[in-house]
Amino acid sequence: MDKRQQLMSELMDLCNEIIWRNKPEVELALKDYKLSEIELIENIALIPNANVTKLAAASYMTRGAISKLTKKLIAKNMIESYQSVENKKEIYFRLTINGQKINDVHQELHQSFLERDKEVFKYMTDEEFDTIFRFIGRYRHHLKNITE
Amino acid sequence: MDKRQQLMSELMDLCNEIIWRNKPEVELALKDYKLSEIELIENIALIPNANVTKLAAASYMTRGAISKLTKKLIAKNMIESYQSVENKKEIYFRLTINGQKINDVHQELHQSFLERDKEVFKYMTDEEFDTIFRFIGRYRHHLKNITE
DNA sequence: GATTTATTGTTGACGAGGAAACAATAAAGA
DNA sequence: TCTTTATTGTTTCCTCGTCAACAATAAATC
Repeated sequence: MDKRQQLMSELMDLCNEIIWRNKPEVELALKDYKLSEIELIENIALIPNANVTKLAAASYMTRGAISKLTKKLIAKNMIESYQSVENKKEIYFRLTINGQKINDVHQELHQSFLERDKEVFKYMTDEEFDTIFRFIGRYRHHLKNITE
Repeated sequence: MDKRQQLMSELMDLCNEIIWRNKPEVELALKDYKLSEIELIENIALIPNANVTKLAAASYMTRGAISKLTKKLIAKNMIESYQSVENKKEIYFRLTINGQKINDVHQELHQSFLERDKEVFKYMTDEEFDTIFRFIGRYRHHLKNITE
C-alpha cells in the first residue's frame, strides 16, 4: 500500500484506539456526565466568549447538537449564558463553579493518561517531536488553505 | 501546556478535520451509501473471513451496530454471508460484485485525496516518515500491552 | 435609510449506534 | 462424557447527533 495512505490509516487507528481506551475511564471517574458533555465543558473553558457556533466548530458537531448540549449543561448547573450589550443575537457561555470542578477533574485525568503512557514518549528526542508537530501543522494548514 | 498533551490534542484535531473534510465528498461520490456502510465494505474486503466480531473490532463499533449494518448491506446486495462446515456459530461475509465496485470507487477516492494533499508529504524524508511510523507503532503497541 | 443577504441559535423529525438481555453454539474443565 | 463457562450474532429499547426549516438579528448592498 502507498506509504502515505498507510501513515494516515494508522494515525486514524491510533486516535480511535486512544478514544476507546480512555472513554470508559473518563465516564467512570465523572459519573453522571457523558463524554460529549465533558468535552464541551473543556471547550467552553478554552474558548473566550464561546458561543454555539464556535463550540460547534471546535467540537466537530453541528450547531443543533451544541444547542441541545448547552441547554442540558445549564439545567445541570454546569455552565451559564450571558450576552453582550452590542449584540442581541449571539449568546455566550462560561463555566459555573460546578463546571470548573468537573473540568479540573477532567484535566487531571488527562495528566493520568500521560503518566500511564509516559513510556511512549520517554525516549523521543526534540527532533522527533518537532517532526511530528511539523507534519500535523503542515497538514492542518493545507486543509485550511483548500477549504476557503 | 505539556508538549505531549499538545501533540495528542493536535493529532486528534487533525484526524477530525480530515474526516470532516472528506466525508461529504465520499458521500457525494457514492450516493445512496452512508460513510459507515462504505467503511464496512472496506473492512470486509480487507479482513479474511470477516465476521461480526472482527468487523466490530476493526470499526470501533459494537457488534450490535455491525449486525444491523451487515443486514442492510445484504439487503442492498453489497455483501453476502457464508458459513463453514466445522462451525455453526460464526457467520462470515464477503463482497458481491456490486460491493467490489463500491469499494473500488472508494479506493479511488482515497487516491484522489492523497493527490489533493500531496504537498503535505512532498518534502518529507524517509527519516521523517519513519519517525512518525515509529511513534504510532510504539503507542499502539503500548495500548495493546496495557489492555490485556 | 431601505432592502437584501448572511449569520445566529432553536426546534422537531429522524436515523445511527450503544447497552443490555437473549438464544445458540463452542470451548474448557470436571 | 457431562457440566460449566465463554463467545457468537441478534434484538429491543433508548440516547445522541444530524438535517432541515425556522425566526431573530446583524451585515452588506443598493
